[in-house]
Amino acid sequence: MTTPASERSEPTASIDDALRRLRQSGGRITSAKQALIEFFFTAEAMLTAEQIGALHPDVDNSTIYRCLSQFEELGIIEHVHMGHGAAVYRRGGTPTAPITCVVCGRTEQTPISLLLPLVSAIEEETGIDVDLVHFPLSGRCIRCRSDVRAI
Amino acid sequence: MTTPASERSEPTASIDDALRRLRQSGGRITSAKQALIEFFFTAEAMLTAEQIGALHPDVDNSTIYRCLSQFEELGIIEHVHMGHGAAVYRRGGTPTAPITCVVCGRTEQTPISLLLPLVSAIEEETGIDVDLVHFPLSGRCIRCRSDVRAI
DNA sequence: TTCTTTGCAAAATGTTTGCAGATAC
DNA sequence: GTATCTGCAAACATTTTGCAAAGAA
Repeated sequence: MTTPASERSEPTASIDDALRRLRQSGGRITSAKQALIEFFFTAEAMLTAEQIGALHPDVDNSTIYRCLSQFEELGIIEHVHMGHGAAVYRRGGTPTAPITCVVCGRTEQTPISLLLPLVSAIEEETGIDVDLVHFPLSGRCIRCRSDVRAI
Repeated sequence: MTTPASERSEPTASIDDALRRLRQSGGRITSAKQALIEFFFTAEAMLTAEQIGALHPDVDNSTIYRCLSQFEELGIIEHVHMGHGAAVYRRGGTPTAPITCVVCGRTEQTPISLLLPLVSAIEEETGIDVDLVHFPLSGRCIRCRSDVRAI
């Protein structure tokens, strides 16, 4: 369901491109899918399936999940496990890795290019090509580090 | 519930040490807690709450969860979110960070000291002191990278 | 005796699935 | 016409919670 940065699938360049990919795989273009794809091409933030569902009240949540997983198989979108709680979704192939503060929840989108040296170093030391998108880094931001309160 | 590597609580050195910490916090020593603490001082692998519960059939799962969270507040244990699925638990203050292959599930325990330069680099770039224990790195190991099959 | 802990059952959360009818092509 | 898709309801997995009885100090 996810692939290391080094071999992510090509991002879909446009709504039509995504719909084309969907059609080519044997999928049908329904109004739900159309709406969801449009959503991903205009969304500013990464949202959970439930949040996306709330924006599309005429579409059942099970349909939301089924569409999302279909889109994901086609590389149109990808999901990110941010800390505890539900996964969030965004367009596939986005060249940034989220880094989150577990205390305040603030998320930095860090260019993957910036993190590649770290990824290489980890790979050399452990043999594992880490995927910083699917399971992103998290910790405490400067602001929250001075806070004493527990997480 | 978790703290960056730079300020993790002192690990408990022995079963008695852990029980002492428990008592000092106002907790009572019950047979369930005794058994669980003993478990953590002899366990070789990190297990989920459910797996730990299966090893203690006389203890209800809700009690398992309550004990685990009490132990965690005292720094006796810590939990790790390994990929999808349930969290796994281990003794607190362990000086290694797990790195997991999402394909085969194999986990390397990497010395935190080895990862500190990376943590520093990320902190310099993002201002976030990443916690590689609570939300560990994951990716694909060499063996699985040659595999074509999807995750 | 007092406060903590336990078991049980139920709820909460996030996600998946079976099925019968609706829809795209 | 046929395969895909949908809504609904129900299951599922993990974790949390309310409550009354049991146990530790």
